[in-house]
Order: sequence, then structure tokens, then C-alpha cells
Amino acid sequence: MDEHIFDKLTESQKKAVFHKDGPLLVLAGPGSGKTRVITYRIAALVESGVPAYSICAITFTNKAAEEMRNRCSSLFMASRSSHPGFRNNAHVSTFHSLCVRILRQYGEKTGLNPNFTIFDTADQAKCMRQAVIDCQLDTANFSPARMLEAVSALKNKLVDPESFKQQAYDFFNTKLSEIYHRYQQIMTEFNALDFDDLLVKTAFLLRDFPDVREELGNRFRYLLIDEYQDTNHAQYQIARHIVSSHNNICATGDPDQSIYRWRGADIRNILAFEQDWPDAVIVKLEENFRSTPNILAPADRLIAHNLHRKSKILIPTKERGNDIIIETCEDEIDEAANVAGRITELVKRGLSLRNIAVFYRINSMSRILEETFIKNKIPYQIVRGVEFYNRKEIRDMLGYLKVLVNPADQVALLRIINTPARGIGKTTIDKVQNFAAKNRITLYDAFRDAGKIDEISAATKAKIAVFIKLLENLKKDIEGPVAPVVERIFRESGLAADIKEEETLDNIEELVNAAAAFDKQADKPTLLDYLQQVSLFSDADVYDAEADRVALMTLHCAKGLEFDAVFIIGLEEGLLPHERSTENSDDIEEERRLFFVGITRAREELFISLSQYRTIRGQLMRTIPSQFLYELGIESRCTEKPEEKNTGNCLDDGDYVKYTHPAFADGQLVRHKSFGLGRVKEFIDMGEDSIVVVHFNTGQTKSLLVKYANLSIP
DNA sequence: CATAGCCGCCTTTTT
DNA sequence: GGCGGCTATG
Repeated sequence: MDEHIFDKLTESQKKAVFHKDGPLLVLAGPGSGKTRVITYRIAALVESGVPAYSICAITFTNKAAEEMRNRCSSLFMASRSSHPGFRNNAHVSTFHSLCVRILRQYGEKTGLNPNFTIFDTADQAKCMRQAVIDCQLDTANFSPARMLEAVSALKNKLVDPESFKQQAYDFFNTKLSEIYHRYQQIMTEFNALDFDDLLVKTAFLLRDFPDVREELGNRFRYLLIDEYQDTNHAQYQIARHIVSSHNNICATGDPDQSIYRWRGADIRNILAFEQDWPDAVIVKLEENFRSTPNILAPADRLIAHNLHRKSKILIPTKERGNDIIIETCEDEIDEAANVAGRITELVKRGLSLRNIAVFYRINSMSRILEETFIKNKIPYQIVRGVEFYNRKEIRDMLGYLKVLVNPADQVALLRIINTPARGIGKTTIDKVQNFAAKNRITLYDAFRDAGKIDEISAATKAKIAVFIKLLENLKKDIEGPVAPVVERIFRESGLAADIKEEETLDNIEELVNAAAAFDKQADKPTLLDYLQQVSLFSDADVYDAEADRVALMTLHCAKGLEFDAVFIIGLEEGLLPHERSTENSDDIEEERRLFFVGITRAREELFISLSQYRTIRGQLMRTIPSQFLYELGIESRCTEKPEEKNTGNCLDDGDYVKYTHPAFADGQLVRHKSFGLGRVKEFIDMGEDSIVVVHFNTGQTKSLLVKYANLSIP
């Protein structure tokens, strides 16, 4: 490989890229080239004689993995010496994909059937519902979603049902431990794993089987982990086990960009790296190559408001650019129109749509944008959760495939048993389920033996027999490439005949295309591999960065991406920070990091907006500007909007707004020196003279001038 | 047993 | 506002 490939790296980047063996932590701010360091480090390792197949790189999303694989191969393409097979040999994937691989190979040691299905949130909810009912509890008090959240938190900390039972001290936790236990039982019966199980089972496998640990350590001599700040405890343990024999771990991350605490991400992983690996070399990347100083400085001021944080320097390398523009709009419709107008303007100035993105806090905010963009003929793509694989026809189709591969998957079986309608209704299913429970067999086997169930009429038995026959026939030819199998099953299952709308058909076609793409990249495609991969696929992975369309996505999805122009909308209390995160300061800090991540995606232009009114759940609400706006520390001029119609869209009728006074949200807890604790009843936004009405615990209600009241947030 | 329509539930972020 | 589950009706 030509030496000059590495020439464009900075000195500190080189230090990380050419680091020899042993633990290495790359602490780096946004836009400093972390991911680039990993890619080049893979190249440098191979260059120094390390076989590519002994390198394992972990990324946060499948999309990032795909990109890294591509970048690696183009790096090698650019070099004079070729490294054939490199692309296929280095393992680049997410933690979850790696775990599937490990479990498929070694899982049987723990009694795991390798044909397992991976359950998504909807499947999980069905099982959890059953678990709660089986524990004789009410799904109203123990809502399945809540229970799943609690169980997930336990799994992320690697707490199994048995050890949790030991530490469950009160009523709720005792019940939770029963539910957790039952839920895992059900999952085992169905031969299914949820997302968390993939990590948990792998971590325990590595913990309990030194031979597996050793084999994996030999297989992967180098482990590189990107976005280390967002790893959870289970992932941390897996990483530790893999490198236990050689300590060749390289992690990159930025504590200020940790935005997945709610999902179990443990920021301590990155903070304690030096304690975990005392001989670790730390490389800091402090230069930012992405954003203009006009964007970086406010981002820096914002994040400085986080108290639980090691401060670090962000050195801009770009020339001065345009200031951030903050705009106050009438309502969300006005806000969307404003974004559309701005985008039209940017395009006129020569920016291409693929370099523009709009970020928001919650998915539901995309709807108005979508409608507005259609009206204004602005091409866009929404990078959104699960969407595609959540469609009914897709789930039905996958249901058939799953049952064929894993007949124990009862959730899938129940889905397809009467889809399309074949005269097997609830009553019959109940009878068969009872039979299955009584004889301790799977539901699938119970259906196969339905002839033995007396309560079922002969006519229904015949229908069941037809169904079972259908499945056996479908199963006959499922070897080889997946796409033809999907197509055949679509026809023969009767789903095809049942389709009424054009769009549904298009979706199925897209599924077949996805299967064809899978066939193409797999050495030896199997239906099982396909299903296990499809379950890990999501929204962000479908995002096409090459397409000339504006990208719309949540702030969480924006991680790792960058654009010339960025819009962040909905800077309102309750939305950003989100109301569910306003209870404790740790949550607020995470919201602030989220905003920080959004801001630092912008290369040149950044537009931030808020609406004075917003319709939430059908109710028109007056909003309060987000506290984060003040924390940017900018004096913001409300500029004219492109399609100018002066309707008092700017605070204080337009001219000059200085974001210095704090805003209070309704219901917010505050403390006053003499009145003590109270809750905000109302906040009247009048700039410097804003009034806050507080109902104090003493029973009194007071209207206070914010600038004199000196309220603190407890 | 199938279907339609209604009611009540939840609604942050995602692998 | 959207979905899942339940009920009433054919």
C-alpha cells in the first residue's frame, strides 16, 4: 500500500492509527474523524501484516458497518498492492450481528437451538402480555410495555431472573421477578430471542465457557469499537471477554455524544476505560474539521451547561461562516413552511438536497414536514424506525418464513394461522392451545395432531389439515437463494390472492428485492440467515445518502452523519428537552447532549426553530421556548422568512431577541428562597419581564417576576 | 366464524 | 391521532 494514503491524517490521528498492540482509547469530539481513525487503523494493521480476518470492528448501526466496509475496500483499492478478500475477511458489524454469529456457532453449548427467531418489539409485547397474564396479574397495572422496559434494563445489566429474585425486596419487584422469569420461559418455548437476549446470552456464554472465549480471542486478535460511549454493560462484558487474552482493544467515543442512556448505555464504560485497562494509551482528537466556528462556539457553550462532564476543547479548523439562525414560528404548519422556504432558498444558492437534513425530537413530527414537502415538491426521504418491516403484509410474509424455519415460533404461527382467512377462528385456536398446554407440546405440533382433539368439529379439522399440508409443502423447497423462496411462498400461501391494493404489492416486491440483495452478498444464502439479519435491520439502514433528497430524521438517527445545512425544529420545553426527561438532571443532560449532537452535524448552515403554538394530541397548546436556546448564548436576530408574510412570527414582534431569561414549564418543580418548593402553574413569556405563577407547597400561589424571584430548579 | 365498527389505550428516542 | 382489542351483528 502506498504510504501517502496515510499522509492526510493529522499527527494525533496517526498516533491512534499506528498504535501498536495493547489497549487504546480515542477520545474525540464531533467532526474530529473518529470513524476515519478506525478505518485507517484497520488498513494500517493489515499493512503491518495482521491478517484481515483477525480484525473485528464494531459499529453502532448496520448502516455504519456497511459504510465502514465500503471505505475499507476503497482504501485498499487506492493502494497499489491489493489485498483480495479483505472486504469479506475483516468482520465489521454491530454488536448484535456479532452476537448472532457467535450464538449460531457456539450457542448449542448452552442448549440454544440455532434456528432461533429474533423477536422485535411487537413480538415481545405479545409474549410479555402473556407472561403478565400467566402470573395472574392485571395488564392494566402491569402494562406489558412497562414490564418490557424494566426487564430490558435488567438484561442490559446482565441480571438474570434468578439473581433478580434474590434481590427483589418489595411487592412490585417480587412480581416483576416472576414476570421476568415467565417471560424468559415463554421465549425459550418459542425458541426466540429478543434484542437484549442476543447480548445477554453471548455475555454469559463467554463468561461460562473459557474455551469459547479462547477461540474467539484467537479468531479476533484486534477488536475496534466505535461509539464506545453508547455501549451498555452487556456489550462491555462481551468486549472484555473477547480481548481478555490479548487486550488489543481500541475504542473511540465522545462522552458528550452519549444519547442512549435510556437504552442502558453506560457512560461509565468510556469514563472508566483507563481503570479497566491500566496500560491504556489515550489519544485525544480535539480538532474539528466539520463545522464552522459560528456553529461550534454555541455548541460548546451549550454543552458546558452539563455539570457531570469533563470539559474538553473543540478547536475549529474551518473559516468563519454564517451565524446560526433561530426562528420563532406561529405553529408547526408555519414552521414546516418556513423550513421548506429555506430549503428552496438554499437550493437556489446551489446546495444539493442530499446535503440538507431536518432533525426533530420525535417521529410524529415528521408528518407535517412530509405534507409540506409534498406540497412544495421538495424530494425527501424519511429515516424512520421500523416502518417498512412493521407493515401488515410484510409481517404476514415474514410470519410464514419464520414458521417454516422455526415451527416453535408461536407468535408467527398465530399470525398466519388465519391469514388469509381460512375458517380457523378464535374458538378453534383456544381449543388447540389448551390441547398443547395439556400435552406439553408446541402449538405447531398440537395443530398437527388436531385430529385427536374431540371438541373440534370434523369440518374444522379438515381446514386445519389443509393448513398443515400447506406448510409442509411450503417447507419442501426452502434451500438456496432466498428471493425465489419468498416469491413462491407469497403465491402459494394464498397471501398473493388476498391482496387488494397496488401499494401492498409494491411492498412485497421491495421485500423480494431486499432478499435478492441479501442473496447477492451472501456466500451461501439460507432462509435462516436472512431472517436473523432482517430482524436486526432498521430504518437508518435503508437511508440512501447518495439520493438527492432532503433527509428527515430524529435527532437520535442523526448520530454519525453530517450535512452542509441542518434544520432542527421544535426547540420547545416538553419537546426538547422532552417532557418525559425533565424530572431529573441526568435526563436533562442527555437531552442537552442530544441537541449538541444535532448541532454538530452541520457543516455550514444551521437553522433552529420553534413554534409558539403546537397541536399535541389534537390540542392546540401554547409553547415555551426551550431552555437550551438561552444556553447557546447567542443574540439572535429574527430574520425575514423567505415567503415573507409578517404575522408576528418573531418574539417581541420581530426585531431583536436576546435569549437570556430562563423559561419555566408548566408543572415544573422550582425552589424559592423563602417560599420553599413549588410547582409552576403558568409561565407568561414577556421577555425580560416574564412572570411565573407558582403554587407553593405551603398552599400559597404567587405571581413572581422571573428576574427578581431567583428561582432555582431542585 | 367473519367482519365492521367502536372504544379505550398509549404516545421519546432504537438495536 | 393511531392501533389493538373487544363486541355486536350477519
